[in-house]
Amino acid sequence: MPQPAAQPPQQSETVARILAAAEELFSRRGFDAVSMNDIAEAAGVSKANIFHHFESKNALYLAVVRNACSDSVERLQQLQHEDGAISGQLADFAGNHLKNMLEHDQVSRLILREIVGEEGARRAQELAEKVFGQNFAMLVEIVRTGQRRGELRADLDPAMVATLLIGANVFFFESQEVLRHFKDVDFAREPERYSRMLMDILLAGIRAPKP
Amino acid sequence: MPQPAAQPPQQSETVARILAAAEELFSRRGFDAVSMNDIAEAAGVSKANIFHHFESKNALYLAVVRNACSDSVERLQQLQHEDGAISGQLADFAGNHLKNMLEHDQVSRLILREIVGEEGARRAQELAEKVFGQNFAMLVEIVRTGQRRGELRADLDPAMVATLLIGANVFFFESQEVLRHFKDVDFAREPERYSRMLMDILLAGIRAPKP
DNA sequence: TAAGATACTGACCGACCGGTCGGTCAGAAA
DNA sequence: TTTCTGACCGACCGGTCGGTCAGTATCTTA
Repeated sequence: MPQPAAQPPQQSETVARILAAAEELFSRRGFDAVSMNDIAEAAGVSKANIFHHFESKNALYLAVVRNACSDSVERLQQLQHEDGAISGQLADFAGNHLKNMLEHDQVSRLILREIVGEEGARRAQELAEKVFGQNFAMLVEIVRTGQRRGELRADLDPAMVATLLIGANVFFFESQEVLRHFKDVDFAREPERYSRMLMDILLAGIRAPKP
Repeated sequence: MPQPAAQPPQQSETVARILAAAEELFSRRGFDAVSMNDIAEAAGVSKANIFHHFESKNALYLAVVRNACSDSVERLQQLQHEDGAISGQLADFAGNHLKNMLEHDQVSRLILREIVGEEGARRAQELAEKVFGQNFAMLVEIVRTGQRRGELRADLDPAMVATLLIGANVFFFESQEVLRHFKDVDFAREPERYSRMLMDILLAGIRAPKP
């Protein structure tokens, strides 16, 4: 029986159901607002059974985040290619980063919650920071390459450019619903347009001036 | 007895102490993670006394947010002036917006939590959205003026520019601690420098090209 | 088929939650 | 002095929380 050979060993169907239910609930309502009873009911198992498979509520949460993280980076890494103008690569990265967030919004919310979230809640921060950090480092590298090639302004801090780009995406993702209420904003439901406008401004700001 | 005549009527010292304690705890740990007992202890009153002054935990939270909101917009409105180049006005706004957030980080976190926060938690959203929206509208107006004056590119959506600027600030504010861990980032503790670099890129991206 | 591991359950625990209750007490009004 | 009021308190309510446990069903293996 040939398996994709991904996850650590394997997952019983029950465990998978628990993880799925927990992921859904945690990312929609947060850690505190979800009880083990909720998860048990949603997964169709007894609460005690969850404690049979996971040491504690914290451990379950950690497993959920770990599960979610594993996919996240891969998706973006696949999209990397060395050829083509840097501006195109940046636009690709930005567009896909935002698209990924929106498509997997539950997972994104979950990871974001860890990174941005409460002060006292250091549950899976390290884990989430790693994912986040990998994306960030990848982006910084693209910018550096662009600077070496003379396509981008050399006087900029590449980490600043990366922060700006990722920040713009994250902010859009997390305040989508609020932006919708603002009369001046008409792009809140059009992420592709947002991405295009973002890159329009950003590229104009970081492109090396013509000699 | 001449009073500053600000706040609704006035506040007994006890109520003020409760509000202060609640604000501190709510903004540091969030709504769910704070119990009325915590607040009572921090304020040095009995829990029952809190319920004497506030109808419910929700009502207390609402009062805290209302209290926090009232100052927030004023601070930025005072900084507006009609004269001077738009680029300077934008830089001022951005710099002060970030500085305000950082200086009043508890209040900021509280309001941000309402705007960005959990899905099920619509406690004081309207209230917070109003504050947020006012800042946003103010900024859009500045950008529009710049476009009319020909200082800024006319082909840009002013709301997009505002989103980018506020988003950059919000993202910096909320991920400060994470950014600190990234080896490529050396500006996480220097908001002024961040603001300068931000405006450097942004202005280059939105300034009207010379004729 | 017997034995033993593993998956799973319902009943249950102490802690703590938001909120209420009966009552005390200082001071203003009469 | 008496009456009334509102701030304030300790004790307590029903309910939910994360977590435990004794026991049953199911599967594996010899």
